[in-house]
Amino acid sequence: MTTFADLGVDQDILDALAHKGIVDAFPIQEQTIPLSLPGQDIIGQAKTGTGKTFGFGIPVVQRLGAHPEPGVKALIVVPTRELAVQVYEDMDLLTQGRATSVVAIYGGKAYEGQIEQLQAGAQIVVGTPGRLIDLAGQRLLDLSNATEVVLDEADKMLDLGFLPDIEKIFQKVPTVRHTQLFSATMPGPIVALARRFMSNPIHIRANDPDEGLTQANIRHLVYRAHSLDKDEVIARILQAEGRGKTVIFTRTKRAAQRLVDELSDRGFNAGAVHGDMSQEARERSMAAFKAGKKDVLIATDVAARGIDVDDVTHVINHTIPDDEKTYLHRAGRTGRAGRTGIAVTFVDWEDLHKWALINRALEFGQPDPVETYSSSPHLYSDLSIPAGTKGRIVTAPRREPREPREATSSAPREERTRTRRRTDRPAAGDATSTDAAAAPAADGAAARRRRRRRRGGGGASAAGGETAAQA
DNA sequence: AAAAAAG
Repeated sequence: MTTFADLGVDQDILDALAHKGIVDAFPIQEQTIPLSLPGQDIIGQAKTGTGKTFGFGIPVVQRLGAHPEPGVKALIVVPTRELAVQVYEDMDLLTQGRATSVVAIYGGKAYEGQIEQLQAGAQIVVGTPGRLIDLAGQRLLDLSNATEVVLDEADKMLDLGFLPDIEKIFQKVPTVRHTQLFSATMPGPIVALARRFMSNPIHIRANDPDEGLTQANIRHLVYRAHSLDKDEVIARILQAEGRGKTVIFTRTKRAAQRLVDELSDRGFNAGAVHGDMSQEARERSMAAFKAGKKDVLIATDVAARGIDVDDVTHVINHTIPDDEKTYLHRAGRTGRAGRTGIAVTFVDWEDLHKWALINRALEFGQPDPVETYSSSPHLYSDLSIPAGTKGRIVTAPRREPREPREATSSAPREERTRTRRRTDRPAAGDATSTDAAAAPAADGAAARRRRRRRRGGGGASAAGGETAAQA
C-alpha cells in the first residue's frame, strides 16, 4: 500500500492527515499527486467515494508553500453550497499545520463573514459560481493571483447550466496557472471542452476503463413502482435490519418536501435538503444527518454529487434519475471508502425508458424491473445488508390511523387503497420492530406542518394540479 | 423539464 509519505507529501500535511487516521493513499491520489505536485494539469477521474478531494487538495496546499503571502492564491469551484462547506472542511484539515487559511464563498449566507475572511488574507477559496462572481464583480474578491484552479465535479461545472459562469471565472484567473478537473464522470465531449481551460492536461482514470464506473461494493436493486404504494414500500425499507443512514432522492423539490413531511409523520427521523429551503435549514439538515441526529435524508439532486457521509448504507431513488451520470452520483452517496452499500431505485411506469437508458449505459444487464407492492415479502428480504456491515435496527411503528390525506377528487381512490392496505399490513410490532414504547413520540410539529401545507394556497393548488394532470 | 447557482 502506498502512503502519502511515499508520494512526497510535506510532513505537516502528513501530520494533519495522520491526526484523522489517514496514512495510506487511494489509487487516484497515488496516480495524480506525484504529477500534480510539480504542476501538471490533471483531469482526474475515479469512482465515487475514492478520495478525489484529497487528490486535488493536497497538491493545492503544498504548492502554495508553507508561508504563502496573504491573498487568494487558489480557487476551488463546486456545484452546490453544501459541497462548498464539505470541501472547505477538507481543505481546512489539510492546512492545520501551516499558515494558510481557507474560506468558503457561497450564496444564501451573509456576505459579512465571507468578506472579512477574504480581507484577513485567506489564500484558498472554495466556492459556488454565483457568489464568487458576485464578490469578484464588487472587487471584494481578487482572483488575479489564483494560480491554482480546481473544478470539482468538473463535468457538472462544464455543462450547460454552469458553463457561462465558469467561463467568466476563468477570465478572472491568471492564464499561467495550474488547473485540475476532477469527477467520477467525464464524458468524452466534456473532456474535449475541458481542454480549452487547461494546458496539456493528462487524463488519469484510476480504474480500468473496461471495468466501467459502477462501484463493485454497491448492490443495485430496481423495482417497478406502484405509485400509490411507494411511501409504504420506502417505509418498509427504512425498517430493514442493518440499516445505517439512508438518502432518498426525489425529482422535484416539492416531492422531497412532501416525502419528508410524510416520513416524519410516520415517526422517522427524517430531514430534507432542497433548493426551496433556507440555506440555514439546508445546513441544519445536513449537519443533523452527518451527526446521526437524523438517519434519513430526503434530497433533490442538490445532494447527488460529492456529499460524503460515511455511514450511509442505503440510497433510495424515489424517482429514477434522468441519466446514468446522475444515477451513478446518487448511488455513490453510499459505498464510500471501501464500505458496502445498497441502491434501490423505483421506476414509475412513465419512466421505464429512463431505466432502459441507465441499464444499457451502465451495463447492468438487468431484465425489466419487477413490480413491487408493500405486501411483497421478497422486497423486504432482499433488503438485508450483507453480514458484517455495521448498522442499527431502526423502527418506526405506526401511530394512530391518520386522517384522509387530501380533500381532492383523487382522494376516494387513494383512501380505498390505503384502508385495504392498513388491514392486511403486519402489525406495527412485527418481528423486526422493537418495543413500540421505545419509539419516538408522535410529532405534533410535523402534523401541524402538514396541515398548514395542505391549507396553504400553494399546497392546495399543487394537489389540484396533480389531480388534473392524472385525468 | 428539473435542479442548481446571486439577491
